[in-house]
Amino acid sequence: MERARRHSPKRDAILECLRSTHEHPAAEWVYAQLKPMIPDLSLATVYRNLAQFRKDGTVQVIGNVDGEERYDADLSPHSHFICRTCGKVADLPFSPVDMPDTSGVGRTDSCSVTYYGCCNECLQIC
Amino acid sequence: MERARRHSPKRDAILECLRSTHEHPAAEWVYAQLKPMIPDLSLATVYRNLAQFRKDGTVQVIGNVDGEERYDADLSPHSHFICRTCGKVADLPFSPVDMPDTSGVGRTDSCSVTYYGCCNECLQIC
DNA sequence: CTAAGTGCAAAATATTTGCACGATC
DNA sequence: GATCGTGCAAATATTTTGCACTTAG
Repeated sequence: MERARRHSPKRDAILECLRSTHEHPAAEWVYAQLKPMIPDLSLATVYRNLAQFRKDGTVQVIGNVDGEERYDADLSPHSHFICRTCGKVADLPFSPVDMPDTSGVGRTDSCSVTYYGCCNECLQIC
Repeated sequence: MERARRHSPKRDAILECLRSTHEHPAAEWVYAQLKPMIPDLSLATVYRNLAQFRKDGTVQVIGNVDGEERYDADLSPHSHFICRTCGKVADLPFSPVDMPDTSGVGRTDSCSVTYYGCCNECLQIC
């Protein structure tokens, strides 16, 4: 019951935007990046496509930073560092974790390791 | 420059509510729990106090599940399991992770390990 | 008395959705 | 030409805030 996915330049642009950045951006950031090149792009289209990418696993969601969902098209195993001050998300090499026995609560399909702190730029300012 | 913290029955009730549950609840849940006992409680008060607890480290935030911030008054080191289907958050024993060298990106002050999957209740239904 | 706490309603934010139209296959 | 994709605006949903009033110390 797989719905046909049609070709759409805007969808391609949104995915390409995510794949070519290390910003781990929010929907609004993607929109702001593409809007100058695609003047008739709508923010709703960005949201709709991000939701679809998320659903079929094309991109992953890092989490909600300062009220905004942040996306990552890099699906290789790695961890993230999130700056509590400015909200920047940076990649870190994968941190291996022992998968605990989760049979008591449910079936685990993924695991995320996230480090929080203050990034070097913010350390200089504060 | 520590601001004086006055005593308030409502604040106590909110914290006590968080400390006496394993629900890892959202603001709305805390409000719904307390409202019958404290009829003149306002949702804004719950939000205000949760924000304050969060700021002074009295409680931690697990993350945003289905658009709602989830809180945990258990500050001991442990991990969480989040059900993608129903949003339930369960405790797991602490998973030790090697702290990677984060000097390239910033100074890390905490680390969270979260497992995602489908809880046993939802597995039975789906 | 002074500053903090609160209710209420309005505001601010982020995201989703209904609908009509345009694009793709 | 049937269905998917999109713009636009309106609707949701969550969280924050301004203001007047109350309360603790």
